Amino acid sequence: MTAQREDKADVEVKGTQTLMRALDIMDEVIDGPIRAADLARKLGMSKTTAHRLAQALKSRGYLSVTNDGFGLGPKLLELGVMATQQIDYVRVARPFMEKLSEDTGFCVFVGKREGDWSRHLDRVTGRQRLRVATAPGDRRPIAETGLGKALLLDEPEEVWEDLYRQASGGKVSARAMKDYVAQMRVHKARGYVLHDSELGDGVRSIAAPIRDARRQICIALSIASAAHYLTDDIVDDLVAAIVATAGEIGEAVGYRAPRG
Amino acid sequence: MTAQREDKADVEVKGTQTLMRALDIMDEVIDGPIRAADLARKLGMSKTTAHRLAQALKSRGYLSVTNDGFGLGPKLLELGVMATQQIDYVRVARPFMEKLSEDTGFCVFVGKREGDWSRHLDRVTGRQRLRVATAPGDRRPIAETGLGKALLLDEPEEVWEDLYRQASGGKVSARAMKDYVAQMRVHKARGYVLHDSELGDGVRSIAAPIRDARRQICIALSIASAAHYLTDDIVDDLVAAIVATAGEIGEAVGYRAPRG
DNA sequence: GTAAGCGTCCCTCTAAGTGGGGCGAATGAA
DNA sequence: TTCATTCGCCCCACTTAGAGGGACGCTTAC
Repeated sequence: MTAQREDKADVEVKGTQTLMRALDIMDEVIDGPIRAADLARKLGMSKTTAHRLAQALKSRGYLSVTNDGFGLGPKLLELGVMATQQIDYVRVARPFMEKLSEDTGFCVFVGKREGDWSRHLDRVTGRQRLRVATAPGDRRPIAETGLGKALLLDEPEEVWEDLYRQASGGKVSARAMKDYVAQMRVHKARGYVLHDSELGDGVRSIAAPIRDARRQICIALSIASAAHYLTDDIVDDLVAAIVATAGEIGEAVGYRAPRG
Repeated sequence: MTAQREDKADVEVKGTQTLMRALDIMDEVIDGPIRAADLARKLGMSKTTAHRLAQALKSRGYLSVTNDGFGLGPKLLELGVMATQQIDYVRVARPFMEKLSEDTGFCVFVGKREGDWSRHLDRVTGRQRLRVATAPGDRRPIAETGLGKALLLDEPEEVWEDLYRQASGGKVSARAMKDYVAQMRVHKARGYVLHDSELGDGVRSIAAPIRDARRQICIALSIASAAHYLTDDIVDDLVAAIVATAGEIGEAVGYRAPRG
């Protein structure tokens, strides 16, 4: 338990100056075409070096030459598609989940939508003695859990109604339905879900959707705990932490906020 | 024996061994997760080097660690999305078009679909004195040109019918419609279009669709010339050349053939 | 006209990067 | 269990990869 252990991969790898500089160039070009001379200035390298690295990247298809300097290259299209197919979002999310659990002490979940169900895919248990029993692999009606609701935020209201009716066993009073939809509207506007279990088990959860490169909700993140722990006075801080973490995971899987 | 100069960007850039080796690693990982030791063996570098480079790529998000070794990393999702937005397919296609024109002597076009129209976007003039007048920027009813037909190959037959009717001014005999759809079916099965202009100007064209990373037809490639040049005895060779070039461009913009 | 900016090339020198070697931890066979 | 193999990871001495100064030709702006 060394306190100075780096939990991330932030540990600078020695002996890769050339590679790192080349990747720095990629990071500049991602914002739009840029000239070799500007690259040299921005990154603090000689223009010879910037030129050589950019040419090398171009020769491999990572960059292309446009009228405005170097731009992203076709190889990235190929890599992007393959990455979409191969990358496991849950694996990407795990380190973020661990940090969130470490920071808050709560149990953190991720899950995805499976038709009318929400499937819990991974969990990082927190430091509390009282634990929510939901385990990876568990499936619950999607309209019934905080995680599930977060996965539904982009759906039209009719879908909310259908799934709520379904989760409730078919018959719902007009009043209950109206309340449910109104609540969902609030969740959608806020961008996160605050959910008190209707099963009377005193479980409360906070959930936020994670968006992928297409800005679609692909998975959702949540913390769940006994309402006894998850008290009103700390909810605001937790919401902020969860929304922030969900945003970070989104960025890690390619989400870019509108307008850049 | 360097008989000819390299006309492509194949010119080895000197002074980038580290970068090139790192990109070699990316090329291995693209086929699926691979262990550091296997990378060293496959690429003929010491395991130290393979390990260091892979770690460096991981620290930048280009690779991630899975149970089966190194896999593609989340950074590629981000780069892939940005590349999709920024890359101009026509620019990617140009060098291939130039080579095709050089090899065949014919005039080569690319174009994309704009609703019910096909827009010619770029052209490489061939060596022939008689030139098809179509210029970049020209717009034609999509069902009426070889290029346009190639862009429609993935559409359902009802769309073919609608657009053919539209291009013909609204009224078409049942016989003509049937022939048109039958022809389109043949084109679709073959994967390319052989088109004789119905305007009586003696223009013949061969066109093939180019598919992007999502396997959707994004642009199309064609050669067009006077039927006097584009004779039956050379059509087969030209078709092969065009289909091959269209495939190469597709790969350059991220298309991967099904099944890998 | 001049000047400033660009991309490209060559050459020298040094420190970046290579690879040999070693260590501990898994994994699997005996 | 023990032993053998192979993995990831680390250290360090040698050398060559690559950084950067400088020059040249070209284009654009003034």
